Amino acid sequence: MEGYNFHEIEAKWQKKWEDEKRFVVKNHEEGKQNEYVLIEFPYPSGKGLHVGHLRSYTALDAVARKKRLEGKNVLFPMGCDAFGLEAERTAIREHKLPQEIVARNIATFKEQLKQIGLSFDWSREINTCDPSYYKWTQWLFIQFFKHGLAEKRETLVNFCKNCGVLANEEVEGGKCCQCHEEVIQKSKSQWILKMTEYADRLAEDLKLTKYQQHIKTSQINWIGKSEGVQVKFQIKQGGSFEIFTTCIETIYGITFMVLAPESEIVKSLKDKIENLDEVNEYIKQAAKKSEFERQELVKEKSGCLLKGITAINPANGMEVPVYIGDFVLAGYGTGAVMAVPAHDQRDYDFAKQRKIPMIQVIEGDIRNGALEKQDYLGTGAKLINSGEFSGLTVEEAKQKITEKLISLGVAKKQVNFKMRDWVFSRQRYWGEPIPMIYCDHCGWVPVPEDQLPVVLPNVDSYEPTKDGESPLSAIESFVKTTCPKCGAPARRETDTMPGWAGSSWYFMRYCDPKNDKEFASMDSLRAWLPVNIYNGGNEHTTRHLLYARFWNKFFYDIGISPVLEPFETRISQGIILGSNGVKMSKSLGNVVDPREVVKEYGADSLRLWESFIGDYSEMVNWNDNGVKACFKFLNRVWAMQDFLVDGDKFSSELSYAFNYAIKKVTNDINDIKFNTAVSALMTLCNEIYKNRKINREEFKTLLILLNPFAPHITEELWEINKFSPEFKNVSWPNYDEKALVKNVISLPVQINGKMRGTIEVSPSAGQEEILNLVKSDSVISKYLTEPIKKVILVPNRIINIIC
RNA sequence: GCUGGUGUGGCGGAAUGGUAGACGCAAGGGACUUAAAAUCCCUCGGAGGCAACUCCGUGCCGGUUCGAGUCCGGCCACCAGCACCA
Repeated sequence: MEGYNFHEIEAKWQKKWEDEKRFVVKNHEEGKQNEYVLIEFPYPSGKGLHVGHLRSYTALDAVARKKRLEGKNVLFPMGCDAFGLEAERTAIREHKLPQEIVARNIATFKEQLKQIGLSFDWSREINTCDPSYYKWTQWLFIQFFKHGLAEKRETLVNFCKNCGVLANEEVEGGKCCQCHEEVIQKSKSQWILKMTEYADRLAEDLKLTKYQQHIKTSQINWIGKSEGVQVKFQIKQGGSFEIFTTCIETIYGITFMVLAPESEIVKSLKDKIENLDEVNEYIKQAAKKSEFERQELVKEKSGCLLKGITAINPANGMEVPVYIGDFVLAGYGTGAVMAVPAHDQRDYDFAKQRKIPMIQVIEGDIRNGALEKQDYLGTGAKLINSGEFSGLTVEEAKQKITEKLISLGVAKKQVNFKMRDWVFSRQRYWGEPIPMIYCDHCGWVPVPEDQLPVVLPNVDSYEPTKDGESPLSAIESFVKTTCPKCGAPARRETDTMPGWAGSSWYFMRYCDPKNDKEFASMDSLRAWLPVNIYNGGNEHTTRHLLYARFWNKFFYDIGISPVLEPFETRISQGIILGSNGVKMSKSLGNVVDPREVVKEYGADSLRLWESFIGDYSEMVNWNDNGVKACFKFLNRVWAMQDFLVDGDKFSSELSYAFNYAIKKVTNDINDIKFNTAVSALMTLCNEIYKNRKINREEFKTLLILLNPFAPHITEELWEINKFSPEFKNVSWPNYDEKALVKNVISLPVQINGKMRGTIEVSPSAGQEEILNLVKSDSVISKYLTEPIKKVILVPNRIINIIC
């Protein structure tokens, strides 16, 4: 027997799979059920992949390979999300064009992936920055526009001096999530997608999916639905404004109101405010503050009284002062709040600071702080100091007060969402141009479909501009055009789309990647959607998942997607840290390059260790010795050929071990428990070594079970031992439940709940028989005392004797 | 602060409420070898004991149960996400 020469074997099989197009899949395959296995496509960064990145690829490759062996027609595609800031920033740093950087990175990425023998269908590869792809991203944007879900709106936006305008979702702790620069607020006319119109359904339809509960919860929290009442307050000096509250029962406790400094209401009150200079100064300061600073001041809530302005509480006619304060957000609710210091801690702090009186309206103790809704809801607490509503429970009052205000015509029930509309414009070069044209006569007009894509022009200078305008705006030849409607001279939109655009629908394009008539045909989408198993990073379980679900839901509404929810299940991998427990990074010198590992131990050993390293969803530390251990294991499998004997069914010696392994590996792969699947294979291998003998049928079974994790060595062993049929035609083994029943089991015995030993017994033995065996066991019996009060026998598991 | 998650040997980790530590790493001992590597065998949670064996042990404190790593209540620590959401 020759040694295990993984270099030769792996190169041979990778070439063979590619030559015979083993993993290229058709949308329809006679007699086969379709299965869609998807991994988030990456942005291929210039640093190349490290072993941590491969975890999800090797894991889902195992899933895909197993499903193929089970006779499924499996779509397992891969592509690149190449638009976005990272490519642009690398390009700027290296003084190259993003186009060049991306092409170079993709080549490295593919080379690395191909070395480990992943079974992607590369014929369906896509790339979001390819015009043949973003043509359809643009087309889809136009559908949003045509259905009134995209519009240009003046909004306060997060502005980063390096990266331009950011979506709320891209601001992390008041800083830019890309470059960590402080984010400031700026007013700008932006394209937005009205995602809030789908907020309710995005939360509601989670019940159609099988996501893990924590993923559903994080989506629901992000959407942040709250039901309440919107109430109109008259300003004594003229005018009015509206507030939103979820605690209408506390309306008699209002002692002041607070408006967001940026709100329109404040502007409209300008000529009535007596301390206008002071107010203007406050507004100026607030605008300069980043969200981060605002939050830093959490203990010291800032605000400024609007002198000469009072609001009238519609419930009791009481006049209260009005403040502006930057803890009130213009972007949420109506940008104005009613303040009830007795029942809201934030208002309580604000009132204490400024010696504003409090009115307690719900019974309880407010000496040490506000009695908030979480304190009184559901406790049966009653209202006080609330006019005709005093004496009602909170729950009754909520309803009665709402009814009264509605009948007075000053209120309506309202549902608010924390989730905001999606700011979809970027003043950046490296993105899909937004396919819109502005005409002085016709307003915004979409680029006609037959003129798509609006190609991103090649330019010499694409750096972000200092004033925050798109670099494209400086290119006259791009900007100047004519109106598609009236033919008059017109100007193109120069903003581009955010990085999230192309990734919001890529999983649909895989179904029909070459289609130049449609973004994807309904037939192909019906064939594959919903994605059966979708794997991605934890960091994407809110944003990306929500965006993709939103796009799909809209597509469903306009009849271009066949499903309400695009992803059936969602799983995410834990990251692999360096061996020192810190995130792998070049500067820390703890990066492990898969190419080095492959060179030393081979792709199969690497793949096996990626699966065995630990629980898939947990964070783990890399350990070089693990690869060595897996290499050792594969060598043991290879050397097993020495034990090979004839035989076309499981031998009595190994029947139990094999049936158990089949069951365990099958279930564990289904349950995303790759580490225990591999350990079951190792256990099986140990059993075979103890037996010193393995027949052909048994060896074949072992190879099939191991194949999803170590595809090269298993196909090679299959071939050199001339097993039949050809490996590509074999099917996943079934186990025999009957073979898992043992004649004699070792039954644990507890006396008074303490483990005292085991007895050998038939699984069908009754209580009497077992008790007699226990009594005759010299070790266990000495713990027994008469009388026996109670016996708990769990057949096949345990007996507990109470005496 | 809120939400979610996690806490088990020297390490990575196993355990449908039923023998805690599967599988593997590291370590120690042995066999083979001139030697090393590779391979194979043995030991390997802690304390005590010559031994048979005994007691303790899954972050901490309680509870439910014949029986708790697992369920419940209350803490502590760490990780991640969110950030004044009215």
